[in-house]
Amino acid sequence: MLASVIIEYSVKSLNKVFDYIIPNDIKDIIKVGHKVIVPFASKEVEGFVLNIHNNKDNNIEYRSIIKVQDSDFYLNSELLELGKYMSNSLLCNLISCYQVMLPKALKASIKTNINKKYETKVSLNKNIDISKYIEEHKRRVKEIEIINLLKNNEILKKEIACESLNNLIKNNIVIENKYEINREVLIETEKEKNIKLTIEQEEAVNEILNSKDYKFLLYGVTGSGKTEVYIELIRRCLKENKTAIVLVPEISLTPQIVSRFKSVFGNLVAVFHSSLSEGEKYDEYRRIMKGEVSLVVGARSAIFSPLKNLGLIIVDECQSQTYKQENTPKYNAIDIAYKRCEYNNAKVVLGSATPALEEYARGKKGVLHLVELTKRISGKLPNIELVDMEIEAKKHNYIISEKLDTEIKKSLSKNEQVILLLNRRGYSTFLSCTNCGYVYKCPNCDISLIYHKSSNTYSCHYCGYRCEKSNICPNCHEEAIKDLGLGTEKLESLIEKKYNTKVLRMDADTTSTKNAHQKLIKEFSSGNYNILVGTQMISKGLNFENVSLVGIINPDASLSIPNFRSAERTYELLSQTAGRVGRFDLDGKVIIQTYNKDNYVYNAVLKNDFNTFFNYEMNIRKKLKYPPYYYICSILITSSNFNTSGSAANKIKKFLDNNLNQDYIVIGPSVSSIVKLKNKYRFNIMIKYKTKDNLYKVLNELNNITIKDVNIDINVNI
DNA sequence: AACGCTTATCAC
DNA sequence: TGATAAGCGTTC
Repeated sequence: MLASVIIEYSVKSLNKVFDYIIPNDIKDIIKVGHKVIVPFASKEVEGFVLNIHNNKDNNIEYRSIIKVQDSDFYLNSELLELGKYMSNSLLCNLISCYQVMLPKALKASIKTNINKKYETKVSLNKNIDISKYIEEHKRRVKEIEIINLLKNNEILKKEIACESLNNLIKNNIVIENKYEINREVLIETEKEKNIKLTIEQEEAVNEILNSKDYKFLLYGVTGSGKTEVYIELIRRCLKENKTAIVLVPEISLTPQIVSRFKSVFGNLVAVFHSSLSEGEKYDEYRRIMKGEVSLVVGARSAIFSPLKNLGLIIVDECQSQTYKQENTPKYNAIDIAYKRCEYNNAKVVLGSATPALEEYARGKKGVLHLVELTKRISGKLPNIELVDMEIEAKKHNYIISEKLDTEIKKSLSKNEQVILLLNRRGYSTFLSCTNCGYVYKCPNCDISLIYHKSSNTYSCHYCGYRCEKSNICPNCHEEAIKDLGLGTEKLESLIEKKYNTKVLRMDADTTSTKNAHQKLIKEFSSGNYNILVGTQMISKGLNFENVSLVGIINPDASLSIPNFRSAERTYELLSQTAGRVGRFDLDGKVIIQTYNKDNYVYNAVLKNDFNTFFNYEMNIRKKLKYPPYYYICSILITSSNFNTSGSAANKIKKFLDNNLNQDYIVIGPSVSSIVKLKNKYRFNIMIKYKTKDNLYKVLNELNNITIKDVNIDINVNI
């Protein structure tokens, strides 16, 4: 018998199976999906068994499988199939698809060493006549004490560890028993109040359950109570003995929603937290494999949870970019959700207050079954105002407008809380010499360095480069470097001075340590601080009862990012942030400061009018042939030499033009918006397409082309 | 990816 | 001429 094995290395030339002889001693154990160790060239490597067969090729000298790593663990047939689907649709190596499904401890890699955790208990050896021993050693009081203690008990070894115990073990009177245990994962839960669904929520639940469709878009304004709908759907799903997955954008950003699931479903929930240790993830995964778990809550990769009898997948905040993985395999968890639901005959519910344009368009078209929640539980919508910063600038108010200033003071005087959004971390946004105009750039990237006051360094947000602060210009050697532009650090200190109050800052810099996120949220909700300054991470999921004002400092920056989705992302950011206010009894106010007060994005946010925004933006997308009217594939060409990269890009463009017909629109090559990143020069080619039949054939051919010193990275359906 | 094997390159 | 670097092909 032979086993076809795909091995751990993710390289083009090894994107195939190698056959191995199954030795007799594991013939009865081994099955498809197992992780095995095999000899490969002069090394031992790990891989997964994809097939067991009898087709011997006499030209090949087969070697034998060394061992099955863990007979309890295997990729089930659904995941095996899913991996093949991913590999085909994402144009990537098969092994990388299997690896991405698994916690580190279970990935195929001979190097990983994350083990099961055990505890040792001790008990009396029942096969030995103990009375004889007691008779012979009457004077060993301590030992007899232990024997008595163990008479009807098994006890944790560490609780009674001592020399006497060791002696008993040595004499085979007491035996040790090892038990596999789970590392305990603690999640704070609040007592769940008995929730009663509103009529609207009840109707949404019924519509989803009673429909024959399987893909749903639950479109509910912020604060309309989507979570209650999720919980009810899950409850009903579990009642039928099925299991469910809930995807959230990032666990650390949504601790509240996670704790609610945990408090309702208790031990049936496994949570995949980014701050779990690899050992803890391993244990949670094994709990799922053993069938101890009915509900998995987690970020993107939780979509691969090996739940049996899957009945429901919920994707919360489905517009979130975090559902698309940025590195290979560049899968979209929503696509995987669809696939898994087809396989399991289950339902997918995408939930959002601000769905991605494509998703909403599919909802309207009926590709997704659209279910709406239109009423806010509190019955209130935030009162949103635009402030024209051009006028303010004339009054020399560059950061805080008069209007925002009065409102902040008003809120503070009533002892209510304020949230200020500035989507830029650090102190300054760029560093420039006031003498010669030189701008500090990262040595590895074509990006301005950013001053961080807390660490007193200049740092690059793209490659992580850091250097010490220096006021001397490297160009003209004058002491004239000035930090310009506004980041959260600078805003924090400005606000602190201006209002003479404590300010809490929440951005990637203050939340890098374990659980820092939750600590900050706690700090703010306990009322120790009046003002919270933060980046987009404060825009989602936070529920603070006492917040009456949200100020959005510089949304224009987000709007001017060179990406066809920047308008929609800005709309989302603003309306989500605005939704932080007025969730409870307080009336809320939202102030948006802009230099583009006539922009359609702001005006739609102002009126809370997603539909107007949607129609306007769809029109633009149609004219410019962007999604959802066309799919987009982007090809990134990188090399450490600018010209090599550019000429490779031209070659690829020619290849595409020669092989794709006129239905495919090939744009570029053009220099990427960040020309140089991590010392690589970047060019882009974009393909707009409606059908993928011929495209995939051509892209697969492109995938087999190698150009020296050049990396070609294909990203389908971005 | 990692290894062994062959071939190119360079100072002497 | 040898010693090292670079290129190439193989892995069940």
